Amino acid sequence: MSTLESENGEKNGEKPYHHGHLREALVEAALAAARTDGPGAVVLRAATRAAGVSPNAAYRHFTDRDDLLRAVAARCQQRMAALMRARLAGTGPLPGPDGAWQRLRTAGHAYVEFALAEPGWFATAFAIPLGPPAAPEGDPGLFGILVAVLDELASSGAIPSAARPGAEYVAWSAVHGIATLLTSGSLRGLPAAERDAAVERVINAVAF
Amino acid sequence: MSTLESENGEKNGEKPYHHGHLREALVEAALAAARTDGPGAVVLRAATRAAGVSPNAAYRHFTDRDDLLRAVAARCQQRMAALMRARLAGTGPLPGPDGAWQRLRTAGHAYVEFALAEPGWFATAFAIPLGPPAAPEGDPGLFGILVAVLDELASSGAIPSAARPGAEYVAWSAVHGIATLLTSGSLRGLPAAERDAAVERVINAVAF
DNA sequence: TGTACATCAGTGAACGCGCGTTCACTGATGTAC
DNA sequence: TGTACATCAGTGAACGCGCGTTCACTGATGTAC
Repeated sequence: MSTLESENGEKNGEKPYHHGHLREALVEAALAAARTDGPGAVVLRAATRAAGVSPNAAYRHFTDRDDLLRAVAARCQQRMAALMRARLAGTGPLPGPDGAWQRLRTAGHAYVEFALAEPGWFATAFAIPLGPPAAPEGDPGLFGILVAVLDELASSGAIPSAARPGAEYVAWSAVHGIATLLTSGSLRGLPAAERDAAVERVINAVAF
Repeated sequence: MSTLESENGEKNGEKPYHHGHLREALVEAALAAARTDGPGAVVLRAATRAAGVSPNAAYRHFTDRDDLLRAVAARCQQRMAALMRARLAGTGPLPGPDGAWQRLRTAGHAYVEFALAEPGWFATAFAIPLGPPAAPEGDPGLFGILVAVLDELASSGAIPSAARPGAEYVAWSAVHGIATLLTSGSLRGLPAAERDAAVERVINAVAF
């Protein structure tokens, strides 16, 4: 961060002439709004206000509102993927079928954990279609993580290889479904104990 | 419908003095908007415009915009439940465990069928929290249908009764997840063949 | 080392739009006597 | 059977708001010579 700032001419904490990181500042501001109020709170004028800049300055960096929303949604997906990677890294490399199953469950729990902890970001992550990449190189996105875990499930013999094709849909639907129902669907407001039991039940039921 | 109209003084197709069914007309107008453009298209002024009435006339029937949205969401859920009941009725009463499984699959397919056929209504159905009933008496709502099918699954011995508690979460998450991903999530726009295969795969994977 | 100039990233003001909601009102309905 | 009156369901005009987006512009930056 400080490296980036100096690259753009900022010195001694002085406000740079041309702001320096306006694009980034706008995305951050919109991200903060989306965090509490969801994708509808991604508003061009509000973001420029937060960045201390005139409304149309945004058009130097985004073609229109949707362009900003896409940038914010991509960030939300990246944060989600980062949490999943962190949780997976935290489980250690238990090998074999048992390890593969455990990693699938861990990934699923992390997916729902993110949705419950950051419902605004979760909703925003899927609020607008993103192009294929959605994640920087070598930084597996949401889908990449899921694919890797399922591949391991098959290669370790935890599931027959015939069951591998299409397994993404089964696993993803389960966690996305419970996460959506709990954060913005009919299960919103379920007491924490029941909620956690429901999540556990859903994840345990994932099979192929 | 014609009975209702005559109850309210409409005769010979003449426009009644006080409109007669304004509440209903507003809900219908908003429903039409939501059908194509989702819950955000439920707009008080637009509904009154469509009904040929002044904007504030709406306040005779709804306390505010959310009140209208709730009415529209309830209707969307009712339509969904109606499709599920129709599809269940269409499968005939094959008895025993096999029949119970078949009915669960039928209900799941109907849920996703509705979402794919009417994505605007599907999104609207869950766009705002509804109070407990959500469906007229004796007219089982979405959740009631699911509960009944799962009860049958247990009572017929298709699943051990120990597996019954919480089964709602498993089944509902699966169909809600795939429906959401396909209509407004990352799987939006999946080619029809792949899409149908994914739905099949998800529904087949539902187990307890 | 200095200067001219193209480029870039902002500003300031305004546009048209549509929204939810409130105010004071009027016209039609239905009921009590 | 007729009339007075309370009630109900609308009207018309206006409010304040905030949005996305466009226009013509200016001030700062960096590069060629």
